[in-house]
Amino acid sequence: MEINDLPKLHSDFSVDCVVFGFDKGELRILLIERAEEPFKDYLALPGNLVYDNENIDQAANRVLTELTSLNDVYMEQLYTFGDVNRHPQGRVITVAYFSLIKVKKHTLNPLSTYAKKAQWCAVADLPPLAFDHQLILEKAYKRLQNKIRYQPIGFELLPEKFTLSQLQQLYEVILEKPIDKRNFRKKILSFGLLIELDEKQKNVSHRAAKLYKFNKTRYNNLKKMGFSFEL
Amino acid sequence: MEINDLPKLHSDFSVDCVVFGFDKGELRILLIERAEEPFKDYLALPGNLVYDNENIDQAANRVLTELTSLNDVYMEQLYTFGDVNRHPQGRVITVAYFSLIKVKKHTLNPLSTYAKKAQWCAVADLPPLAFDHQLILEKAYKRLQNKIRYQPIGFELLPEKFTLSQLQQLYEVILEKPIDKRNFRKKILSFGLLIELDEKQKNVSHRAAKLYKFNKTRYNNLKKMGFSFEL
DNA sequence: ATAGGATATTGTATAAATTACACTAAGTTT
DNA sequence: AAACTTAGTGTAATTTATACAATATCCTAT
Repeated sequence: MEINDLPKLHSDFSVDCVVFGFDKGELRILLIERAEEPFKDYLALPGNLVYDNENIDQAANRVLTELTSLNDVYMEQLYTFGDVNRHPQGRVITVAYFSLIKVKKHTLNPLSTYAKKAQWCAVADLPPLAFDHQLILEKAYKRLQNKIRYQPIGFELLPEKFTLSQLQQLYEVILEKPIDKRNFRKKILSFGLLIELDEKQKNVSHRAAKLYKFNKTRYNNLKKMGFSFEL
Repeated sequence: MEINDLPKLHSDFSVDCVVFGFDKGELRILLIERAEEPFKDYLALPGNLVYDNENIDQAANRVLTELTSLNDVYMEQLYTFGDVNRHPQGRVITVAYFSLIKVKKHTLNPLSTYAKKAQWCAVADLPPLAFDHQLILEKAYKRLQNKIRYQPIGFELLPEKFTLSQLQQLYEVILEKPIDKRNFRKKILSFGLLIELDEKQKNVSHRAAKLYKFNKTRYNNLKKMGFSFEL
């Protein structure tokens, strides 16, 4: 595809996506390795310019679709970063998005023009990132830590069917503190938002735990009636 | 000043400010009346284009300074609105800011090129606004309603010295619900963030109430140590 | 088959926070 | 001095949060 085939660009206006996933007991984000200067070989948030004829949300969704096989993903706008010197080659204002996905449900698509490859990286142990992406990530992580306490968004990071221990571990990792098991279960079940399935974990080398599903419909109904989730 | 004397503009990139104030028992916002098309004679949020050589936050501060005699104002970025059709004359992406000011401390500056006049309007009773400013205001109002419950930002809307009844009324107006007087006082005083002054209200035709000041220094210290304000 | 290992599951007592609620005090106006 | 207006105050009942440990189930290894 030639450059002239592409839609006209706003040359100074972009989106970047902070895509969180939860896998192997760790909180991870999706990063690409840059193939070009500036910040060649650095890890960076996936991002792209915003086309003249698309909304910003659409641009962010496009970036995500290019990387993964998108499938009803949680996404919200995070913050806009526009400091004069945030990009070494001129002014680029970027709107950062915050996204939560179920790692297992998505396969990473290979290659794109500007990036070598996309990979899941543990948030706890990251190298320096390109541009001001460290700053963007920090903002996103704080948002996640706050939001998970008063909105049931943790489920977006887990498989459809999960155990209470998995859910608890997710909260512990994100909030970076241990939680009492009995109190956690009591509390989370008290909302009546979990459906207990007639099914158990498989292939574990110990007692298998019951599986649960998040009752999204019920949550949406309760929300309309002023219900508030608060862990 | 000639147009050519102005710094170079990003023609498609602006800021808009939602400036809240509290006066005569009502929550108000600062609006300007547009002097030009589009939306001539409509009320609109104060805003302006972002210069090439200034950060977005600076642009927002500039807009506010042009309107009021700025004086340590609370301001934070709210959200970025960039739908393709939000501006009838072409694509304009705007970063909205959210600001709280003490009405009494600020005098409104007269006139600017594009606006007839700035005025405080009660949020509860507004005419249709220009562009998508209604949407922006709604987002800002929700932010205020949420944030006032877990951050002591209400004080930004009151005079330095205030009574507990004034504070309570502020919360009642913003949260749109009545609050029990005794419980409110117990709770708000329990944080230890209010300094009781040796002074009372003046010129009221009934028993004068004690005046209080918000102890910002103490709040900042406590915050560092993990204290959380929550009403 | 059985013992040992791993995680799942469950309840209670105590402390803390929230809620509901009504009268007296102080100053002003008539 | 009576009437009006807002300020200021405490307690009991309920709800919610916290701290804490033993048994159940299933798998693995011997």
